[in-house]
Amino acid sequence: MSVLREKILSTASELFQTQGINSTGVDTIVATAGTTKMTLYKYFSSKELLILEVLKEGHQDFQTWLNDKLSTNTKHPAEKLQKLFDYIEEWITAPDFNGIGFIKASAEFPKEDNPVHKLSTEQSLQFREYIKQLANEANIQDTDGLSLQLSLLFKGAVQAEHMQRGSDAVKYAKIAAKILIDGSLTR
Amino acid sequence: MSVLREKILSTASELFQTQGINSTGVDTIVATAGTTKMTLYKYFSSKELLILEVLKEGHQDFQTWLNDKLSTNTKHPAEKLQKLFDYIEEWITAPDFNGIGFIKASAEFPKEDNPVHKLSTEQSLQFREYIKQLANEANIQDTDGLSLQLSLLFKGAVQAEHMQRGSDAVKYAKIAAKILIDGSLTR
DNA sequence: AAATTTGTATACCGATTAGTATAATCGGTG
DNA sequence: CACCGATTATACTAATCGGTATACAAATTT
Repeated sequence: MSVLREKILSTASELFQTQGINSTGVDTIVATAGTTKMTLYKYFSSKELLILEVLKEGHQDFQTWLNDKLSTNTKHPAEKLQKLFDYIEEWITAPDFNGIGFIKASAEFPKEDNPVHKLSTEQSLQFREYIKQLANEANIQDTDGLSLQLSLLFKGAVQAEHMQRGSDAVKYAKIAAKILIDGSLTR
Repeated sequence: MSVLREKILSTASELFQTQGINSTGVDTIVATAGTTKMTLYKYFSSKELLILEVLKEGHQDFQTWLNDKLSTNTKHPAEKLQKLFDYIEEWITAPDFNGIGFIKASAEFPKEDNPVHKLSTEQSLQFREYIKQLANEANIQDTDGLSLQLSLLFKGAVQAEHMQRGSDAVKYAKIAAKILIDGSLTR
């Protein structure tokens, strides 16, 4: 892959997070990335397509990182579920944390038929499905309910952290998650 | 108050929710409200000020409605906390539910020094403070923690409902809230 | 009846937007 | 050296943005 393409992607990702997607023009992106519009439109045929690519890359990075952490540091299924929010906290509180793309994107593109909104919804469901799979392997009964509740805590924590960096949101989300998980396990 | 001013406010509120704030031009607002730009700028000196007014009205409507519901239908402090998410569910699942302003606004205006972002953060903290007050009257020990956790569930539920109307998000948020509340009470 | 307020209609401004056209320039490779 | 793909630089378009200026119509007040 081209190094310029990657540079444009990472630059756009950071600008979208710090300035907003709609508020970030392609001129700003290319100027920050140190290239020109012609090059950008060579790799991405439109701004919407660039947004979609940024979302895809960001989501894949997060999912891959999380899955690697869980599969290398835990062995039992129940343990994975327990450590899920430990790694979520580690991801969110990292200094270079640049938000969760699909949460911001769905807010900026509220129309349900919009491609960006549709991808955001898809990624959100995909993440919940991932949690549900962990819950399933840990022999939880109501995997639908628990995975939804944990994804709510996750969304809320990301939202809170976005509003105010360095809040205790993730810490207390982790505590709440443990309570909900333990409640689903022992019953 | 002028009827036109109210009409502009309600129209803008609905458009901001369905189309996004940055994506909604003042021309669209006045055309939908059935008036002209001159009138809009007579009541609101700028679009940013209009956004702030929309946020203020929306937040006050929600807080007033919620507080009225709690103060008329419950008597004991602990009961209020228990019924909190029942009314939140009623509010969110209402057919004319048009989102929670400060959640969307903070996503569209990420810069911390932006007036819209600052008001959003303030309203979010205010809502959490309201929950904390309920928890305090109900003799909860860790009121900071519980109020934060409940506000996370609230934000997550609103976010989920926004992504997909008619999901079970609020229902399971309510269940999770009861578990967390009961856990804080009995300990 | 005159004056004042309130709102409409329309045209305009400068800035910014996404996207394109064209020509010049660069670092290799044959 | 000549060629070539990749990149840059710059200028441009058509549309949209927030906001303003001007003129006019209607209704209310004095």
